[in-house]
Amino acid sequence: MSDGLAPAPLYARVERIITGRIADRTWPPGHMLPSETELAAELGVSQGTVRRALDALYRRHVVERRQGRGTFVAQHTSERALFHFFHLTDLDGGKMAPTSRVLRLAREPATATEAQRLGLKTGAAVIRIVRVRLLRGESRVAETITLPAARFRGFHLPVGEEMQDELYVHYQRHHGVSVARAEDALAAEAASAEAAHLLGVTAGAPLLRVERVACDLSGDPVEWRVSLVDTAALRYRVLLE
Amino acid sequence: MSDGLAPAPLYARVERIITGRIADRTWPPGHMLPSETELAAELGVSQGTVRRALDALYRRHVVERRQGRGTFVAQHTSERALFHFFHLTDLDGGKMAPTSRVLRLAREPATATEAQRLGLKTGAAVIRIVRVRLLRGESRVAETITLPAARFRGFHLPVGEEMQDELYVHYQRHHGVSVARAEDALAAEAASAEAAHLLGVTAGAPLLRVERVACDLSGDPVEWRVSLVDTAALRYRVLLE
DNA sequence: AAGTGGTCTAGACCACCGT
DNA sequence: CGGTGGTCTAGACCACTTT
Repeated sequence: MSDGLAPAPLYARVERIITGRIADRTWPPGHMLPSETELAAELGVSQGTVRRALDALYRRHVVERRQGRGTFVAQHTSERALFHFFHLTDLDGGKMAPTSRVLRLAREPATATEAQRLGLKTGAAVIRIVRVRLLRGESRVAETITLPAARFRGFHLPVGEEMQDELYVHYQRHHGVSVARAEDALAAEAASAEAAHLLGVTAGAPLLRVERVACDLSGDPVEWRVSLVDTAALRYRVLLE
Repeated sequence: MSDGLAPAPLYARVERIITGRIADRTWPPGHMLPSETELAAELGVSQGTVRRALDALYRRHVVERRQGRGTFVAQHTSERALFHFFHLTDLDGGKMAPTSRVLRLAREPATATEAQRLGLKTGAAVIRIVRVRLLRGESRVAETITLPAARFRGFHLPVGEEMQDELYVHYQRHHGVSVARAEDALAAEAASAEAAHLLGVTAGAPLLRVERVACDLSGDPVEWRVSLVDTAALRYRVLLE
């Protein structure tokens, strides 16, 4: 519980302790946490203080709580990934579940940009994935994804075939990597020849470019992706409040 | 405190009561609320329950709380508007305060689209504003804003001159309209001749199109805007968590 | 019936702000 | 100093889930 500087409130320290145990997989995804009473006794604080910390983690989607059952480390499900990390809808705001087709998957040295975004040294090994995502059966998104190879040993995906699009579930299940936070940076750009070919649009057509850095619970970057979206029939939606 | 259906938790009812008094301007922006103790006594609940409601309102930016001073109805400041409702940054994520120049301001009948977005009848009177927003002195955003005239009587802005860009502050100060929530829908599109002219790009250049509906505390739409952004040197940033 | 989270209360004590 | 919000505790009672 050493803190270096200012003495943080108790509930904040409790929150960090619990977060730490989740991040280091003492309590892996899906695991049931000790009850509020047990945690309070173990940490030497009142139940109310533990509750306050757990409520904060619940609001951040780090744990799930169900009355009568217990508190569980949040697991990525397709629904959760879709809801929190997929912001494309049809023109009326209707949700759609995408599928995807991997075109290329290789282990290669990182470019300067990739290394910078992922906090690696240039030339460090990365997994690079090129894929197309389909919405209502149509190719709408061309995507390049870069992963630090050190955290994704033995990474593989079926290449060439259409599959359910559950990459974050895959990261968690097969590599113990839970995406907790991401930042998207959006711009408009003209379609390159390749992008145009992949998406079935004319070269030079306006595309939405989405660059994302995704981080785990500890705040370390674990994924860098560039998505090119044909927004003829799609919208990227953002709620501000 | 009548509730029609299920008996909501006390703290939720307290939250709604307080929200109501803010929405109907019993407590206008900047006003100091009664202390937790007073509210608890008035509403016949414990201080802890009032606190829980106020904490929720604080997280939603509806009130501001300062230790030793009191709880105040949130006021739109340029900083808050910039932080919550302005998502454009430079390429490195650096924040910038925009200025703006109004090109046209008129009271006109609503188009079908405008009426639909604002929950009005087609042909209802709206204020329509066309303006350009400048970042670091360069025209980067061309914007059309539509307001329901009924809620913005006597609306005026200086036309033609460069000014501080504080529209939401203006709505609140001069028309008692507080924007509490907004939804943006983004797409890429090719620049029209007018947009190209306003932004100093070539016609057909890719622009980021941002459509926004902004709502007040009661959830009623109060503004509809379409922004066309030259993203050559800008990014629209979104934090997901 | 036993165990879990969810709500609500009452009260102590601290930190901060204004006068 | 008195008043405000911020933290922390202790305990009662309820609603839900599982055995």
